[in-house]
Amino acid sequence: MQFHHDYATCQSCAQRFNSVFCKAREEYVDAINEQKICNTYKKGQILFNEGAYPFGVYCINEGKIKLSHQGDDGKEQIIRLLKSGDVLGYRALLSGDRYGASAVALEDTKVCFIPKEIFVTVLKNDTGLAFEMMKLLSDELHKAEVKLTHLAQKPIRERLAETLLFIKETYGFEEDGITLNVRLSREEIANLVGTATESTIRLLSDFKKDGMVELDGKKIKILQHKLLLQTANLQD
Amino acid sequence: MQFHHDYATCQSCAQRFNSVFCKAREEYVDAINEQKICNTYKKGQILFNEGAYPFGVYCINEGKIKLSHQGDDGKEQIIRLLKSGDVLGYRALLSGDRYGASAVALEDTKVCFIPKEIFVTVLKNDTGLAFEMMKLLSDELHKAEVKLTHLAQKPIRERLAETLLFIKETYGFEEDGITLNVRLSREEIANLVGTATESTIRLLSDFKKDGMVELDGKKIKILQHKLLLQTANLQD
DNA sequence: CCACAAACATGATTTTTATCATGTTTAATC
DNA sequence: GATTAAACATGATAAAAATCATGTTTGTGG
Repeated sequence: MQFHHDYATCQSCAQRFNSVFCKAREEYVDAINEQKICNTYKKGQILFNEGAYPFGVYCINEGKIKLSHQGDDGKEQIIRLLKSGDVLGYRALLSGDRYGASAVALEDTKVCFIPKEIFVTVLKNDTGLAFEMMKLLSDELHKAEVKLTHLAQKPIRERLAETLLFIKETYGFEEDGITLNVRLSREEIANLVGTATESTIRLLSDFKKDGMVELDGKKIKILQHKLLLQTANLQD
Repeated sequence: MQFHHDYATCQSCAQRFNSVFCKAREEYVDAINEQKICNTYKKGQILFNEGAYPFGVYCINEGKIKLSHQGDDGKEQIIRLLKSGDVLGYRALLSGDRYGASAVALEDTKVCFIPKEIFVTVLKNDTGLAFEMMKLLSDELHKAEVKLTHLAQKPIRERLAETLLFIKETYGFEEDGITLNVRLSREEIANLVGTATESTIRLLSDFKKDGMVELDGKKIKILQHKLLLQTANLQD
């Protein structure tokens, strides 16, 4: 366990209006603030494990987290990438279920834990939050269904291009405006695309040859955004 | 458009306690009952189309419906199978989005349409319903994420076995206790599995040779449930 | 009952993708 | 800064799956 310390208050949190709690009533934000437990996770540390029971939800103050599902043969499938302002752990809580996926920090990450009881109480009393929650769930469901279709119908080349664009959408670029603002291993990218690591490495090399990306270790620079969109068979 | 007629009332509906409305308060069930519009759809008829705007949700009184997503090349991907008591159309409504999928009747189906306004009003005022809704969304999200992982990691043979078991879970058997209680074309099964129609046909033949299933036109009989579970690489 | 289209079936072939094998580079640790 | 494991890279091969081709069956409307 880590040393507990607060990132100021929920009321003044930089992510307050950037999260699902954006429309929560002041009094409830106060209530959550009093019960929250702040924590820091180092890169690679686990927030929770698939199969464990949820005791609350986690709100990311700063950092990046991957949510991954374990396939029957133990192979990782990354199902979501999370960033500052994102909340995680709500799916299992609302289903009354165990966690369906594990959460691992992709870099040093500041997180606030909101205990189940207060979260549910606020959800019961604040219609605005409940609707935001339903919207969040609906959006995630939609994304999952679209991904499902692409996984079933698109070749790997297109899926990789799409994944690179998805990473860009999620984490954006560094100051230079072209380097993806996250470091993922080739294996992690493969587990996001749903393919073998070697295939991902090979195709990234192809993309480089085609001048679409530049590779520098784990740094990936997007050189030809339009061409990548085209390769993914998507319209902007 | 079809002739409008009521299937008795929501209060006395056979599906009332079998749906997401199971915990809705009596007064709200009354309110929904007054606004609902009942309808019958013939096999193959479309309830709504991907890309259209939602004006309410649909509640199935009796029948079967497929929800399918159109891939970029026009190929159908079936993302959900729905039965009596199931509600559809809520995802887009809660996202504030257009429909992400089309709904088509798999057989003659009786459906009640609940206009957006009354649905949202009830959802705002009935915490029990709101929580049931969140649970439904969470459960669907979980299913989608598991399916995603299997689609990415399992070979087609396992996915087909899994799909047959899924169909059985959803629609059950006919009176004989072994025939799947729905008629799907090979193409539809393929679009559920996420594969080519020919591959599905071939593997169904294999399953027949292995004595796992019996095929009689669109009738599929499950002969060896255990073996099918094993083929799907699942534990019961 | 016949005509005809759609669905089903199966073999042959090609394409896609995973796996295996083997180096090379990179990065972490002492 | 040498050691060593992990990650990256790439070629060769095998396996999986899609596509193409061609019949056959089934079901439907006249």
